[in-house]
Amino acid sequence: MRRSPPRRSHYAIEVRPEIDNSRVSLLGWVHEVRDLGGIKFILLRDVSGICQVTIKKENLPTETLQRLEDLGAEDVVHVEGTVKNQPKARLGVEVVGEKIEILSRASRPLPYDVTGKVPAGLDTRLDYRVLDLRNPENNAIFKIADTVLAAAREFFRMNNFIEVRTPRIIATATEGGAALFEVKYFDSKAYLAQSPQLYKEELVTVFERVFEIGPFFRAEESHTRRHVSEFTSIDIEAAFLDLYGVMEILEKLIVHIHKRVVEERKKELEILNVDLNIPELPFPRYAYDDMLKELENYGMELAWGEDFGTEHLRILGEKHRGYYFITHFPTKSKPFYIQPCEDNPEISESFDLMYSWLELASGGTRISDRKLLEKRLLEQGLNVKYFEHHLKVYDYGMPIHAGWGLGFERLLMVLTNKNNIREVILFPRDKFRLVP
RNA sequence: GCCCUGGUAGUAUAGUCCGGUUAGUAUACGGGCCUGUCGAGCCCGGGACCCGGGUUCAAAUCCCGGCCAGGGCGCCA
Repeated sequence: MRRSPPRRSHYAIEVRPEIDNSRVSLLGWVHEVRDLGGIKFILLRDVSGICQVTIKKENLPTETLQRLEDLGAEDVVHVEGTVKNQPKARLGVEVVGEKIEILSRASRPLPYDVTGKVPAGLDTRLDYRVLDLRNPENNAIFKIADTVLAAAREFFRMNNFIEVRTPRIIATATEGGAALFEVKYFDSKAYLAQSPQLYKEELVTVFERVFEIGPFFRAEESHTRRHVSEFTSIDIEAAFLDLYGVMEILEKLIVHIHKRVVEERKKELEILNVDLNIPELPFPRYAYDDMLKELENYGMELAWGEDFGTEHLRILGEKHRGYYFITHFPTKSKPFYIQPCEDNPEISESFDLMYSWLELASGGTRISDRKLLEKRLLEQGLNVKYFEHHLKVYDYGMPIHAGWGLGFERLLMVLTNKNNIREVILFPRDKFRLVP
């Protein structure tokens, strides 16, 4: 028979002056121990936060004290004691320990300092990621991430979107361009999806408005702070809307997410030292052509039709702080499924959502005419044959539609003020990291 | 893939230019003292020069190659 686990009466954060003199039962990890000889202070950490447990020699039997002699960081403990208001404690309140049980011991020395007193490099931290995540600051990032995902789903449902799931294992490249990971698929070759693009377009003919939040894969040789091999995309596609309709949805989503994070993650924002403001609607919109002129004013020439390089975006980001859209990119710089403008097919009904110099989202009106789509496939040098299944759908009644894909982790970088995307991914994957 | 910079105890660093003491410090860890710590303090202890080759009387230090890391570019979200 296994002994039943001890019961928790309160979380660490609930140890507050209001419950002075209450008996509590706490479960958690030893964050720090400060042993003064006759008195010992334990910082007990659980998912909610940290509280102080005070152990007085005079209060406890020798046997218990002996077992506590080598109590160390990250040991799992069960503490029973009484809450006491205590002006001498920084938090104003502490738990005077009466019974302490060590449920699991951590090895020592630990490979990484969870309290953050000695800084560790990102590479070391990621090697011991589970320990790293116990640091309150790193922990806060992922509590905010949880709120972002919940807020996004809430927003989409309020706006009549249906959550869908499309395949991660695909037969051919959806967009050309980005490099794909090849996987063995029984006796043939398959690829990991880099985007839900074609599937979500097909699904608007059924559900009208769909969204998907999920991982996608790019086998790029990227070596930057904002690229990884596996990332999360928040994607939507909506029938009977054009680029302006989905831009409006996007900016409202961003505002909704900000509101929820500010409401629900005050403590985490404080820990991260982030002063998050709710952006004003609508976000500024600039055409590609206007941005070219702006760059010229800074003495940076860029041939019409070329996409912005990082140096261009950094210049634009200097001037445009916060969120803004760039619209109407040259058709040739965009994927085949983007709708060219009727009055000038050289430019497209496309947009990017930027935050300063960082690209957060990309979208636009999609082509809904099969003939035009086939023409664009050919122009981009793609083989129409591979898209037969997709093209058929256009014969069954394809409404005008538009959509976008938003880089979840990039948004999280903005919200948490982190400058390396690896900071905001639990277990990041890039060309140089496949474990843990 | 290309370019720049780096690799020293568990962690983070000094020393490297200009080759030569016992490779310094902080923190973590072990031992001791300590009844109000909250970056606790004080004393003691063990613990390191990425790998391979070369130059030299002598290499952490200089040279070459490799591997790894940080950043930038390209590509992209």
